[in-house]
Formats: sequence, structure tokens, C-alpha cells
Amino acid sequence: MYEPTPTEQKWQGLWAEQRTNEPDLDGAEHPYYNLMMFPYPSAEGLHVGNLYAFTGADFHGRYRRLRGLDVFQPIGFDAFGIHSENYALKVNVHPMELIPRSIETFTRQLERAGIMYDWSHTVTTTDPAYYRWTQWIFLQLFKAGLAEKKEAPVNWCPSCKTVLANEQVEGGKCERCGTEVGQRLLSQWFFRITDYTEKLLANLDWIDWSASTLTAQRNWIGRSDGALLRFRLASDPDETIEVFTTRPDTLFGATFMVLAPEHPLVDSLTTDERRAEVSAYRDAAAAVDLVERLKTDDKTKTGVFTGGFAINPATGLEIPVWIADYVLMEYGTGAIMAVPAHDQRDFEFARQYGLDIRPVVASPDLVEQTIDPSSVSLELGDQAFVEHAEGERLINSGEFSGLTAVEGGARIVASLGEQGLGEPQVNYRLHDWCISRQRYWGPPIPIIYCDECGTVPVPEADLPVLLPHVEQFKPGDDGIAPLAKAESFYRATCPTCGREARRETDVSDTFLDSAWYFLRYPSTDFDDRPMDEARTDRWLAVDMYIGGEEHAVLHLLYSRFITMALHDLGHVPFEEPYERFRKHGLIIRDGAKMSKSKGNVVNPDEYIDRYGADTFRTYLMFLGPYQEGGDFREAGIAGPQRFLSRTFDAVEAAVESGQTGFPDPDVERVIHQTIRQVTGDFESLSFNTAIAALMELLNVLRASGRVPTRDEVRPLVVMLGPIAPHLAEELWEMLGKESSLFEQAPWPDYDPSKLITDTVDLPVQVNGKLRGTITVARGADETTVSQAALADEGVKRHTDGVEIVKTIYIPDRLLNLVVRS
RNA sequence: GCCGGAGUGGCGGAACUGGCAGACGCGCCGGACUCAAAAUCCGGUGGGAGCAAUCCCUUGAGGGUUCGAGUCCCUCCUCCGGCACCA
Repeated sequence: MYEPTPTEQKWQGLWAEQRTNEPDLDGAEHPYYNLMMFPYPSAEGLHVGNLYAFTGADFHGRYRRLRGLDVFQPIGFDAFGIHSENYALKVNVHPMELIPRSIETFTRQLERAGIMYDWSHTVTTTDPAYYRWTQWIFLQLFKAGLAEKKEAPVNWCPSCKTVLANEQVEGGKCERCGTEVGQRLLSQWFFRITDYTEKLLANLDWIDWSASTLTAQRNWIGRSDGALLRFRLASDPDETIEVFTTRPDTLFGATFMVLAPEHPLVDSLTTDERRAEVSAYRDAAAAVDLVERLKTDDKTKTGVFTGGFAINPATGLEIPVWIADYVLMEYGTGAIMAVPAHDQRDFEFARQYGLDIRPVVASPDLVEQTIDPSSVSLELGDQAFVEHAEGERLINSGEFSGLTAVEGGARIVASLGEQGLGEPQVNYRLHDWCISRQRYWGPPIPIIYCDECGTVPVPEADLPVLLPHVEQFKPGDDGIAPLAKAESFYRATCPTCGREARRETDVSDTFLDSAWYFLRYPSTDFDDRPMDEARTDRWLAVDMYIGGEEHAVLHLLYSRFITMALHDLGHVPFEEPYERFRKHGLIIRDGAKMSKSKGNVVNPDEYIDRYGADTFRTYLMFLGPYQEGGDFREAGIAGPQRFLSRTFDAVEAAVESGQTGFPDPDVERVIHQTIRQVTGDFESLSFNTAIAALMELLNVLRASGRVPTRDEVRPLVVMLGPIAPHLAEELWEMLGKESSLFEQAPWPDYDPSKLITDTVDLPVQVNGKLRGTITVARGADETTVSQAALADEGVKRHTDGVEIVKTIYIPDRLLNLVVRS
């Protein structure tokens, strides 16, 4: 009888003892780096969602291993950051105590799940031995001019007392605590990720990633092609307002301009009689945070007229300049030319304030009927005309009238270019990466401020800048970082001049910790360098990265950027960190994402205790396609449980009978078909169908009480390896093998000649409906097949007395007789 | 609103480049073993009509292409995920 718990303990013990899961990092001939996203070790312990992700990645890693590759499969802990800090505050335990405990729990849980980790190469981001190099990376970027400090409006969460990245704000509220977010102006460290925008975008064309992840990154980067145009001020022709537009073709329709409230030209544009109103509006806008301004529910446009005018370079008309909060300072130039006829937002604004609306683009048929496209009167309903009809043409656009929008746009830009008033431009949604956090639980940013020497990087020899143990680490509502109150920390001497100086007291974003951890795993045994050159050459880039799509943009984009920067600085020989990335699906329960608040979280320990890790693994991967996720239903676990137990019984019976060989050609054929199927399924991460195929094979092997031979069960045992590794090892041993299954690369090959039968069962349709199945020789010709088909009772019933007008015959696949009655 | 993805039995889900829809599993029904139950084993199981052979219907809805559509095209509906006043 199959007893999972003792079997699993036995093999986990042997694996650890024999270092089965630790590849030779210096000598491996077929290195394969199988990476999975490392977890944030919460105090509550491992979540089934984590285990689902890891199990699938482990299936993949073990499969590659059984095919003969030297698989390096490390794990680590992403333990810095707001998650951990907030939780520590909540339970009132210092994170320096809490985190090691959480990691211990996680480690224990991961070990018993039977995942093929190399525990001799783990990474913990909170370990000074690790974050020393995180700080080192900051310094490399700083020296290369890729890190800079600038004052910027930032999102501020009054509850978490910290700056939030735009990504950490959802619908105007803090992602963590749900509090309404405000706006503050702070001096922050930024990484110039925008220097790499084009490379980040272009490489998406060749990296082998899940398609949806590629799309998400493209959208996030948000390239848009347009033009930069300059509008002279009516009051001062030497001064211009720059705008970015994707629709230069609509320039003749620009009847007013709108600046973001923070725009630097607002002051000089505002006339005295408008000043009070303008500054009231600007104050109100500043009180609302960046994200609040973008909130969905209330899109009613507001704004005020500055009293100033600009000149539309196309029409020569003076147009009013307004400010409004629907124009964002962070995008483009912080100013727009408003074309109400062809932009829904501008349209609404114009309606709201009674501004001119001038249509300048029309559908081709309308232009056909028009004698003079340079003077058309056109009624708009309650919508702007924004459709991009094929061949739409310009109207009311002077000399450009009648041209297609595409051509007209290009000509307008060219014409402005001659006057120095415009040129084509590309704009991106992507912003520089703000890495400063006014929090405690992160790696200090290694910078010293000296009155004499200015901003001085901490010398590399002085790293790490240790995060001190601070009792009162709760952030204050004054926006002062916790470390700024720790005098022994921030007092320093300037490394350059030796005078008294002050340390940077912000810590860096958690996303920086995780932006390079995979570079560290192979080199964890070196403490004098972040990445050993030989190790890096041998193992990196990552061959397969599996993770959740929730990280499709941030983590994956940041780690690509860091890798590119390190590449350009000569530290790594590749510019893309992950050659292949596959997203895994989300495991849900009762139709909802698992969460503590919904009370539908599953604790894996409970299930592993009851059923064993192998059964639980098999169940998790069987419940649905790995890349799509699925519904966790407790009842379903019985299937995998029976399957493993029946497999054990079958192998046991085979061993006892002592029979060998392949006595039954039908069974042998199924074995080969299964090998083909399962191999293909593992290649495409279709673990659910691989398991189903093995179940089918087992059903054949033991059909009607049949006892299989040792040779018949061997491929089954090997293919079970990635799925239920402990059981597979046990069965492998029962079959008389001496060393670990995973040391031997025994993945079976199928013999194509054994897949084929001499005869085939051919479905016969009449008018597309199945009326019979006939057995014919493989490759039989149409005449033979038709005759056999017409002799079939079921077919005859539908062909007698009617005329066969057409015969469709796909050899070995199908015969379709088309009749007319 | 925009960008992804998905709608198939009572349930989770299969179906390669258009070719026998419902693999595999859960559940359910029947049988064997048992004093009995559990476990195990064997058989059945999309819906409808019929004693039956057999026939009809069926992949979110409606149209289309095709000898043939879950699969391709058009229109629409619903659900999930992401982005969201990005000029």
C-alpha cells in the first residue's frame, strides 16, 4: 500500500543528504536556469497561490532535469518593503525579529512541498550580504548618471505616511490601506529608466514571453507618435507654449489651449483681473493628489481662463489659454492644443465653457460631395468626431483642405517646421522610476550630503550602509523618514573632505531589491563581488522565468532596465534578463481570488498532512490549465489521490509478477502515444493534460484486472517524476534502480513506427452527419473506402435511393458523402 | 472608455494546422466484495423522443463562409484581469 508521508520524508532526506538538487555551478555541461518569482515571506505562512506557482515551475524544472539538463532552481525571500513593515507595525514586533521567523516558516513549508530547490544558493533581500550589492547597484547607476535627485510632486498616503509610486495608487486610494492619497512636493531619487524606453520597447519584439505580458509592457511604455508644436503668445511673440499632439492634422481646429495648473507659464500668462481666480484654482488642484485628479467617477471638466492668448500658427487667430486639471503636467509638455471637434475631452470642456468648436476632419464621402473643402459647415452632435475612417480628409484647413488626414498632418508639421514652430516627436507614458521611500524597512540609499562637496556617493569599500535597529520605526506624518530621526545613523563624515556630513535617510524601493536578485543566486558563495563572471556566463540569462502576471509591468520592466544598465556598464554580458517568461494563472476559490478578508484562503500544510505533497501537487496542476489558473475545489483531490495510489499498486504488481517486455502490441502503442503526448504537454506547460494522459495510460495498463510488466510501467514512472517526485523515486527504486531518478535523465523517447496501426477506424458522414464508422486499411484509396462505406448499414440507410453528388475523403481521417434527395 | 483573456454536461475541464464534441477527473447511478459500512474493483452516465433498432437537438446569442465550424469571419451579450482625462 502506498503511504505518502513516510515515503516523502524518506526521499526528502535522501535528496538533502546526497545534494540531489544542487547542480555543479562551475562545471555543469548543460546549464538550465529555471527561475520562479521569489515570494514575500508573510508571517501568515505560505499561501496556496504561491505553491501553485512554484509547483508548476517545479514541474518544468524537473522535466528539464529528466531530459538531461543541469537545472539550477533557486529560491529566496523578498523580505523588505511596505508589506513587511506594515505587518510588523500591526503586530507590534520589530521586522528584524519578525522576518527571520517568517522565513523559517516559509522554508519549512517549501521543503515539504517537494520542490527541487537548491537550498545552498538562497537570497534574502534583507540580509546585509545581499543589500550591500543592492546599494552597489545604486552607486553604479549614480556614477553613470542614471540616478538623479529631483523635486517632484509625489503621491502621499497620509495613513502609511509615505510616498507612493503611481503604481501603488489605485483609483485615488492607497493600494495598501485604502486611504485617499494626497499630493506633496519632495526631493526624490529617480532612476532614468526613460533613457532605455526605446530599447525596452524594441526588445519586446524578440524575447520569448507570454503574449499578454508583452502587450501589457507595450501598453505601459505607451509610445505615441505625434508632433511637438509651438504656439506664440499673443502678448510676447518670442515666448511660445509647446504642446505635444498625436493629431497635428487637426491644427486648424485648435480653438483654445489648456495648460496643466502647475505649468510654469501660467504666471506670466495670467492677467491681473484673472489672477485671483487662477491662483484659487491652482491651490485647489494642488490639494488633490495626482491620482485623485484622474479619478473615474467624476469627469466633469473644470478649468479657468488665464486671460492670456496664444496664436494658432495655422489660422493666425488668437485663441484663449485656459488651465484645467484634465491636463497633466507629467505627460507630454503639460500643455495641449485643444481641438474640441476631434477630441472628446476638449469637446466636453468647450461645451462647458462655451468655446468655439471647429470641425476640420470629415469622412471621405462627405468630402466627395463638397465643392470646396476649405469651407464646410458641419454639425456635430454631442460627441467629438474622433473616428479614424479610412481615407478621412481635412476640411476647413486652408491649403491643406482635401488632403487625407495622414498626409495633411505630415504636411502641416513640415510647414511649421520651416518656421521653427514644430517637428515630429515621440512621447511615452513611461516615467522615470522614483526609488526613494520615506520608510524604515529597506536598504538605505548609499549617499552622503556634504556642505562642501555636495552629494557624495558612499565609497564601495564602505558598503553596506547598514540599516540600524531603530525601535521607533513608525513613519511620522511630517514626511520625515524614520532614519532621519536616528542621529547615530545620519551623522557621517564626508568621504571626500572628511568634514561632518549627513547621510541620505530615505531607503530604496522594494522593486529595486527584486530587480536583480536572479543575478545573485549563482554567485551567493562570493562575498567580494555581486556577480561572479564565470558563474554568470555559465548560468545567465535566465532560461525560463515563471511568475504571476500581476508583475507584468513593474517588476519585469524594472529588472529589464537594471539588467540593461548593468550590461551597458559592463557588468553583465546580456541585456535581457529572461529569455523566456511564462505567466501562470491565478488560483481562485468559490469564484473569487483567495484573500484573508474573504476567508477563502487555503493552507497547504493541512492538505499535505492529509494527502501528501505528491497528491497535492498533482491536484494543483490537474485542476486546470496552468497558464490560466483554476478553481480550488476540495472534492477534486480524490482523483489524483486514487491515481497515485493505483499507480503504486500497478508497479507493485508488475514487480511481483516479474514479467518483462511488451507482450501486448496495443498496450505498447498506447505507451508510445502517451510518451508523445506527455512530452509535448510538458513542453507547453500543459500539465493538466499530461496528467490526464498518464491516467489514461494507467487505465490501459490495468484494464480489466490486467497486470502490467516491468517494462510497461517504467516509462510511466519516469513521466510521473516531475508530477509526483517522491512516489516516482520510490517506484524507480522498486524497479531496481540504484540512484535517484533525477540523476539519470531517463526521459523516454517514443518510436514513431510504434504509433501507427495497420487499420484505422474511419468516421463516415452523410451530409456532414456521422452515420457510421468503418475499419479500413491505413492509406486505403477513395474507391475502396467508398465501397466499404456504402456497405455499412448505418450509411446505407441514408444513401439508398438518393444521388451522391460529391465525396470528400481525407485519408485516414474521414469520409463525407454529400447526397441530394 | 481602451487593452488583454474567457464563455463547452450536475461540476473542474479536453478537443493538434476546420474533420467522430464532451478526453481525463469529480459527482451521481447500478453491480461485485462485506453481517454491514468505508476502502477497493467492474459497468453506466450531455439533453430529448422511442419497447427497440434508431432519430432529433446540443459548445453564451444571432448571422455568414464551408461538403463539414467549439475552432474561421461579422454583429451582439455576459464574466474575469489590467489600464484609465496619456493629448
